[in-house]
Amino acid sequence: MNVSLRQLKVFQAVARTRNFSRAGDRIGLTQPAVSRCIRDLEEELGLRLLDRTTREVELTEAGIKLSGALDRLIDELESVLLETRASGEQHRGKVRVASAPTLSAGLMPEYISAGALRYPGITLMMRDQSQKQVMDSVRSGEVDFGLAIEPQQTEDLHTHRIMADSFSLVCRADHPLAQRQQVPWTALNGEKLVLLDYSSGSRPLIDRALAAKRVRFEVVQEVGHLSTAFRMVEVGIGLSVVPALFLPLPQTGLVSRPLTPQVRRGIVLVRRRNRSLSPAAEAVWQLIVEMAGRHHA
Amino acid sequence: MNVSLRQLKVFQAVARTRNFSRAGDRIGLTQPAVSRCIRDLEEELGLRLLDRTTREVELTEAGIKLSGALDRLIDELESVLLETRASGEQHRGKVRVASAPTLSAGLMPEYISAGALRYPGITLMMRDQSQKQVMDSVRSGEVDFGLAIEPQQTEDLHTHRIMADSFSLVCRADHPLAQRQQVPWTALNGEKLVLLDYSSGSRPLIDRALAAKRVRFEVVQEVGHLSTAFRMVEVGIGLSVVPALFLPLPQTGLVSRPLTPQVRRGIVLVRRRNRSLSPAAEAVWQLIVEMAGRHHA
DNA sequence: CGATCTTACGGGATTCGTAAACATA
DNA sequence: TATGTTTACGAATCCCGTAAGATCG
Repeated sequence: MNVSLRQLKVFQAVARTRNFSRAGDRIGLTQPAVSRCIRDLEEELGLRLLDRTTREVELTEAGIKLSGALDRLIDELESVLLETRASGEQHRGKVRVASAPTLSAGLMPEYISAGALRYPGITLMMRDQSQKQVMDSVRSGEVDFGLAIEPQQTEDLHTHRIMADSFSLVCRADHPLAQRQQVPWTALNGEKLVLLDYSSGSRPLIDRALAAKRVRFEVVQEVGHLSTAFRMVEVGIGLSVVPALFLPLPQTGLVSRPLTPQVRRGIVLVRRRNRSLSPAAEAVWQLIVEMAGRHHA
Repeated sequence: MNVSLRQLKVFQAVARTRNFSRAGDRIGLTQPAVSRCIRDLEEELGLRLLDRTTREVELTEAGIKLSGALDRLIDELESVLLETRASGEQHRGKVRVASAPTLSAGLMPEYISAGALRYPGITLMMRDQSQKQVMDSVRSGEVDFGLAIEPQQTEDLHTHRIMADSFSLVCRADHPLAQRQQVPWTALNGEKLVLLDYSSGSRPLIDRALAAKRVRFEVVQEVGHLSTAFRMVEVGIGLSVVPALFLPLPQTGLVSRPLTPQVRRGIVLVRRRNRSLSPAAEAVWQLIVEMAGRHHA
């Protein structure tokens, strides 16, 4: 059976107006086009739907039945299509974003508030997770996309760098290095360090930076949270290296000094390769890209 | 919005098979055609419905929603169309036929039984009415068509003559005219007649026949039913003129003799002008035409 | 490298609109 | 006669299939 939607719409228009010409006007066709359309439809169905003289158009029994059914079906179909289209145009729905610790506190808040402002229809749910968990959440599709530290191997994920962060030394104000405006990585030679553990995306970068400078150092503690590290620095266990994004320090008695030369910590949006985002998620993604670009251009 | 039914069907096929080529096979299109079809649909809706790599096809969020809704809607739409088409091909439903008295008894029974035999799906309802009522029932659309005596003026109705009947004289076996094999109309000169009243379609024909022959006669009774007339003839009130269709006489003591020259009483099927019949009614109409033609050819 | 989607392009079918013919009240 | 449908025909559009190109695993 090869009935087209247009044929049905034309028939519906004629059924409503009881007039070929006016039906044509309504749907933007000439009257002869309507005539042929109806004729073809009737031929396809093998029966007469309309009794027509030059003066009036009347529905046959079958026409009445069909028209009634079509009224509902076509309306329903159109509303489904409109809804689908609207879901692309209007930005609505839930968007789930996973983000790594530093970023959850350092970046996401402003993105969330900006998102709520720009897209009132979007509910932006953040999942504060470890770097690894962020990747897994993205992979499994539990979240629409993630915000994380640039990983070494992209694998099956697609990443988009939105900005770069650098690292700072954190030490007690009475530490000798606190005297300098900025501190070279080599100055950490022989120091005891309190660093983030490997669930963090930054840790590999710090390791690489120190290794590159041939810095000998001792990791005296590996912690999961920076605030823990700060307490340890405060009591004199060692020094710490933290992403600049985490500054300024809320604690007193500690100071931060930029480490030179800058080691850039890439911050990326991450999503599944070859998978498109929902329109709402795409909108939020774009918003973040845009804000990050403006902020750290 | 200009989405075609085919586009939706193609999308549905792809959603089911998760594969452009197999979807194409299923609906008789080549794979590139499917590709363009999907592309156009996505463009029309302004969003992506399928995430496709060269290895796999996956539905997007919007695609899942649309596919679900379409499953039901398209199935429903197709079944409506199939049903409509079937109502034309298979003969089903109720057919209402009004028929004038003589014909209700003389013709309709065999039509009804033949109809039931040929079209088991059709319920044929007969309405036994007076000639005038038959016309009115047809006009108002209360019945699909009627079986009646050919009227003088066709007016807004369309008639189709299926056979012609003649008239016979009915008298007591001891009446002088009973001696003849056939009786000329002129032999009725001076006789007392018991005739059908003007609710009958035959009465005007009888009047005309008698008037044409300049026959002087006296209508002593006008009755609504022929059986009443027969009773009157039986008791000697007068003679009667009846359609040959009503013969043979169930009563004893009465004889019938053809009146010559034959006055043809047209028997017609009658329907509304410029209105088509339902397929079932059309089938019954055709069956009657066919049977009448065979019978009285 | 193989399977699969996309793009390019020529041909054919569909369908539109204009104009004329036809029918009914 | 006026209104409104059908038919005829030329033209534009749409859409399909073949073939070549691109991409992912």
